[in-house]
Amino acid sequence: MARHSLSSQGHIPVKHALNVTREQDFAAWYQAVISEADMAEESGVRGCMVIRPWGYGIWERIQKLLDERIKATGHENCYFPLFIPLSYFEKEAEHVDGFAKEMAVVTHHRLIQQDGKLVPDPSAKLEEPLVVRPTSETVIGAAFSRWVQSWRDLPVLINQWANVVRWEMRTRMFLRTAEFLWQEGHTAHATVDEAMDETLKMLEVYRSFAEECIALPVVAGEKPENERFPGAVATYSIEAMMQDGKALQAGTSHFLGTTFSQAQNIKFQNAEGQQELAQTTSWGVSTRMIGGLIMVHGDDDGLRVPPRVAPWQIVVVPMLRDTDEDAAILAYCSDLVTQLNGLNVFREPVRALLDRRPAKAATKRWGWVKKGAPIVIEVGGRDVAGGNVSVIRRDRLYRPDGKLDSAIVAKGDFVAGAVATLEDIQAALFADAKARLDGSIDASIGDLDALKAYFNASAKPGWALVQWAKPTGDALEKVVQWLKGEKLTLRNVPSDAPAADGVCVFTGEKAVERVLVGRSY
RNA sequence: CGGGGAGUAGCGCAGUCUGGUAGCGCGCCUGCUUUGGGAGCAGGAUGUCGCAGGUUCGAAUCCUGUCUCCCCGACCA
Repeated sequence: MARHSLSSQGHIPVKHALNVTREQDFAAWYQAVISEADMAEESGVRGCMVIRPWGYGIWERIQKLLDERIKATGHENCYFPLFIPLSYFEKEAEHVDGFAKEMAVVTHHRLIQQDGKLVPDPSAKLEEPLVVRPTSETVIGAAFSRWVQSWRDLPVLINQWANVVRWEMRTRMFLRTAEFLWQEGHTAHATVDEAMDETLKMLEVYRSFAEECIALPVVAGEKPENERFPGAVATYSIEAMMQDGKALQAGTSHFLGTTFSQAQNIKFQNAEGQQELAQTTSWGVSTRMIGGLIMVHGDDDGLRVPPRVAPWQIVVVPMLRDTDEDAAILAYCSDLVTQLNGLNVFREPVRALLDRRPAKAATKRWGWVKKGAPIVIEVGGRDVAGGNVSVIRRDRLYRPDGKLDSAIVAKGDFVAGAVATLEDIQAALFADAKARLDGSIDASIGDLDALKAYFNASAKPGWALVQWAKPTGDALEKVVQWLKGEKLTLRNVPSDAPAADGVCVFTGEKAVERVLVGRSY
């Protein structure tokens, strides 16, 4: 199998590390990145993946940075059980409707041997089946009902990092897996205003986290009625645009009103002595974010990880030759890594690694390129002699002539500039993605024919921001069905969109707001 | 869950129609020669042919069931 693919950059052929390009087959490219970057692999269990160290390392970075922000906004972490009694779901009809078809259920607690096979023991059937949590509103709501008695107990602001299971019909690594990792925040408040403030505050935490840490530009806004979380009064999302123009919902924040406090009896006595239902919220970000990172920042040489979430920001590859010179090269590299790890970037210590593995330098270099380490340093005998290092920036891999751009820099100069370089890479990845997003939203479409034409004009059409009358119920269903025929969905109503000043693209009525339309994952 | 495709060495595949004791490329291991950009030569190791039954003297191959993956659809906080 060819190790390199050829594609053209201008008319100069460039060798690439992956054997499929984004242009050739985006879906195959996505899987190639995951596999070649050692991020994750199939597990043998339907829809479930093994997350390998490089993929999990990125998740740990996401956890750390997001967790800081969740705590900085007054939330505390806790942990609830994986299993939820079936009866908890029966209390909220809309919620169970939304999840019933995709729940994993535990019915027995013992196995027995039967004809040489292990089977569930019929005598060990559970009195009440347990559902493997698809989300924890119900079990956390039950706890809230115990914790909340008085208005003085509010607000309750908690979060948990957990795994959840949804038996999806069709799964894709990181984007939609049967089991996935996430954080789910759950809060209870005395008033609607407070709960709405919370919902929007966390939406903003997600927006700033995605943009600042993952360099993932997003559009924050409210989801239309048909896209709401089961049981929610209002659902908000951040939507990211992948390189194929499709939308990915990268985080959601829900105002749940009293749906769950009614079902779970979360009541408090207010200052006037009357019983009141609490107003609750929930919000989550999952490992899907990593899928978004891949599809926004990846290129034909693999992943490009923004420095803030890169497990290793700078990887030093010594060029060893099994000679006496090796010891000096390793000592030189070791000193370099020590110096780098003493620096701070983004208010954290720099994460630099000396790759001592007994493999060829070229193999290691391409391995790190495919993993997307932001900076790869190579050090050979000549560098040591001259006091230099060879620097590869992952965001600028090739020179205009198509050759790998490996710059020879004095070691001291590299160390002195390392922090600025990492900051620059972070900013460059964001700027690229932001320009692509902003340049791929057409806000000028005024009728259905034009909308249809826009999405049929190109293989990667991006999104359309259209004016609409915000229909509800059957009228909305009609719109949704028409969009479905075009393989389109309503994404959200961007919070920062200009006010409507025209007519609804779907109904011709006076428009009340602007909504994003696009294909989605 | 419906339609289509596929599971054979770590990876990618041939062999299956026509049953006869498993092969190719890459990778891997060893040695030698190389060495500033994914090296060359030589030698070598690695398989209950997805799993479970069945037919047969004999099954990767035929039959039945089942699991998993990929594509399209339906579904999808």
